[in-house]
Amino acid sequence: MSQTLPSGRRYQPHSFEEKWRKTWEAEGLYRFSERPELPKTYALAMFPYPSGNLHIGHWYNYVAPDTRARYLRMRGFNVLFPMGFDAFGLPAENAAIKRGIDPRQWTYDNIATMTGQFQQMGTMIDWSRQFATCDPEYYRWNQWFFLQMFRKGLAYKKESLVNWDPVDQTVLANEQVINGRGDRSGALVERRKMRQWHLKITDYAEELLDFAQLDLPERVRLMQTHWIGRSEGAEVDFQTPAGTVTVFSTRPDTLFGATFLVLAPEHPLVEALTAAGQRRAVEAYQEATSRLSEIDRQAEGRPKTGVPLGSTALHPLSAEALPIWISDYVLASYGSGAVMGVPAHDQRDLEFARSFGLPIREVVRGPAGPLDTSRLEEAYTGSGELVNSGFLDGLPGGKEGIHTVLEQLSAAAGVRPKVTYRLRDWLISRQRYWGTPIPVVYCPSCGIQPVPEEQLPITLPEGVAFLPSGQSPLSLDADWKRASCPNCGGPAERETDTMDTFVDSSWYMYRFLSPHQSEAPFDRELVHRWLPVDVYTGGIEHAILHLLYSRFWTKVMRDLGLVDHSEPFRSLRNQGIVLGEDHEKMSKSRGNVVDPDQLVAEYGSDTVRTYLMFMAPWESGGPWDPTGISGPFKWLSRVYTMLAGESEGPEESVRDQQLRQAVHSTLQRVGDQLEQFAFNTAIAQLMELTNLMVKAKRSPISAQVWEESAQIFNLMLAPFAPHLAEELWSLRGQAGSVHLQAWPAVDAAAAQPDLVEIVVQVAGKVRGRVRVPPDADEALVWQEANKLENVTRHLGGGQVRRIFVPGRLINLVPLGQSSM
RNA sequence: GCCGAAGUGGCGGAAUCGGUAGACGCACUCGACUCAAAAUCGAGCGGUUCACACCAUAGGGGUUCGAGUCCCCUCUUCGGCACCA
Repeated sequence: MSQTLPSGRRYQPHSFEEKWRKTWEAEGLYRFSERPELPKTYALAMFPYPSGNLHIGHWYNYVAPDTRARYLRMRGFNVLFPMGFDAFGLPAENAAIKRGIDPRQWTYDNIATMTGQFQQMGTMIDWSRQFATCDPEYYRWNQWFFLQMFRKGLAYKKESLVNWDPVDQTVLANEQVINGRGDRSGALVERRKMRQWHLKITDYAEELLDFAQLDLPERVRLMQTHWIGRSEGAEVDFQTPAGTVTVFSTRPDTLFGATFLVLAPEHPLVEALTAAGQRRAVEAYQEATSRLSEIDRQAEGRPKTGVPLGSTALHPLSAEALPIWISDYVLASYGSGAVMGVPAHDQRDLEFARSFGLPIREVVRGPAGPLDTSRLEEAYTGSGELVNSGFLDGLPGGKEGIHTVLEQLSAAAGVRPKVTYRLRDWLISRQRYWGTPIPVVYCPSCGIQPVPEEQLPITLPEGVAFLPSGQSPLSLDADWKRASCPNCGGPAERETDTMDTFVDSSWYMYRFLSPHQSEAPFDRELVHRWLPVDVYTGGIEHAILHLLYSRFWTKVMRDLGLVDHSEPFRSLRNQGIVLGEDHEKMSKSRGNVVDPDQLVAEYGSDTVRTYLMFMAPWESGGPWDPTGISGPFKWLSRVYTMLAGESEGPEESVRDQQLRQAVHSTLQRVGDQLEQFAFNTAIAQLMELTNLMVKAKRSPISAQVWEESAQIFNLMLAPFAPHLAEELWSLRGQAGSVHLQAWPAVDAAAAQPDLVEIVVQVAGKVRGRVRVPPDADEALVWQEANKLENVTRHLGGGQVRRIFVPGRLINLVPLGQSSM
């Protein structure tokens, strides 16, 4: 490093960063206190899982919101910017299985390490509010919420086909299965029939589609909308020997085109509808289906398979007898688990019909004329006139005409409008140890009994056995399992499943207001004042999972009378991901991981902070460039010398007015850009101003203007490089902390340049520039433009059409010249 | 397959409303300082060209006085969904 500057004037972050962090801590600079006289803002960044070490992605996620929170604080807001740990989950348990470490110990050790690393970041997080979701004082409220939901029928146990992850040895929610694989383990999930606890998120499906109170990035909104998957259509009843089979269809207009019914292999009426001669085939098919993994079942271009049951259903309008089949393309968990087969107008039904030689009947006549049903390859799903449809003939068929047709149909028996959602109820049971015990006991005589609230929390037992078999340690702990029935007092057994960890994160934002509250999950008065979160930041990977669940949770809390709003957040911003040097996702196996501790040791915290915000737009992220970090380091070094050192070098020609103009327009822009999360361009603006100020310092600038510039620069630097800004503030002899100062006010008049450059175009091509006052009118610009030889030459005399954009350009288009 | 986003120098990226394409930074080149190097400071840096000028924002068309920005088609990359009736 440089030896040419005396050490007192060289930027040596290690000589002061630690010192300032200790001072801030000692003075409680970031201790949150409610200031009712100020406007409030709640800035929340998704809390991390305590995996062991803080990685560069954590820095990326937290440094930018911290910078923005610091800015808002200087702008006079009462800012809450808390942090905690999402501390339940499998890695702790896996460490226990592999290395015999207590999950509790492992987790709290990691939290201690990571909070230590967090300190280095120099954030304004108030650590006195920190909590972990594995604290019994926290998860007891998960149990409490569960009991409230149980009471309202929103938490219930049902048997259904669930996703079983054979590696993590637990069931998973639908949202945790990506392309048929467990989101954590990557293992192919299996279908298993199990009795499991669910939360009734489907009760809120319609309301969750309403985003009026929530400013989400468009793609997140779309993802949630698709996930909820609202479909309008109708339910149609078909009478069978075993009772009514109800089907759901989005195209009830094609009812007369139905030539068969298909049930899911798991449909409850299958057994009753199976003819004796078909029993073997049907059971074999059910057996084969149950063995298929999700991936196999969904494989692309898989030929349609199925088995007829040997019985028929009565078409409600035509009274025809339709054969009933089962096939795995019909899902038990959607709609009613049964469909009417309309092969002419549904591609799947067509493929099925052609596989088994079932009749195909056209009922929608498209513009292309009648369908050749004998060799139809593609079902016609467009609109047209209904044909072969009895009393519906002549009505408009297709999605658009559906309401007209439904009106006619609803008079008929067994047809009624129906809205169906793709969203399934949230399966929260997990066959694991390190989570919230579900507060329920099983009594041989009274059945399922909720644990009385006064017995909460049901804490996790210690010193249990962790077996690699994946069996839940809770089910192996006979002592823990033993309980008495709250109803009859007789012996009973505890539920040994624990809750999905997404329960923990569904309401943690409420807990930060009163993290140590022991009477209730949160202080309702404080929550009333501080929620919803104003700006929530986090990764796109939670677009559906966590965000949908926490929206649901808030609506439930509202209906329980706990809160008076319907959304936990007002707005959401997604940060991007820092990729490795090789443009790939960072991973230990790829060896492209960047270690923030090492970077801090080399460059100091402020440089790491600044580079992360400068390297790319925060919301897009990008590859790590190991040489790029020298840019921000050099910049901060220049800033240091500029504000703390003596000026040197030749005189330049920066004038007072020019400097003030640059300072105040930068001030305006940096503020605007921080509000828009444009951290990279905000820093670019500051770098640009630095370049000018370094020159100005060697110019005959008045001491007063220089002082004003230095002061404003120092304040603007504070949110980005908090340590350096504080050091400079102190070196410059200013009192107090720079972080307690107000953001400087823009002098709008000074920010206005005295002359602006106007581009002179001839026929759309730039031929010159003129410098005029910003408010110059067309006549003046035209007059100035005519003085430019290059312009007049290209104009060549004659009539000219002028297009004038004030402050920007003048385009001179010679008339009479054919531009064609 | 369906839905969505994005393609700008060697690299990361700038560019309010349709108005100077390439801000800021990295890398690179030259110069100053140095015995030398590093650091620092100064200058240059899309392509063709001596220059005038021309070409250039994935490719092709269009609208416009003017298009990275708007419209249509194509290609590529990334993300989501994936037999949801």
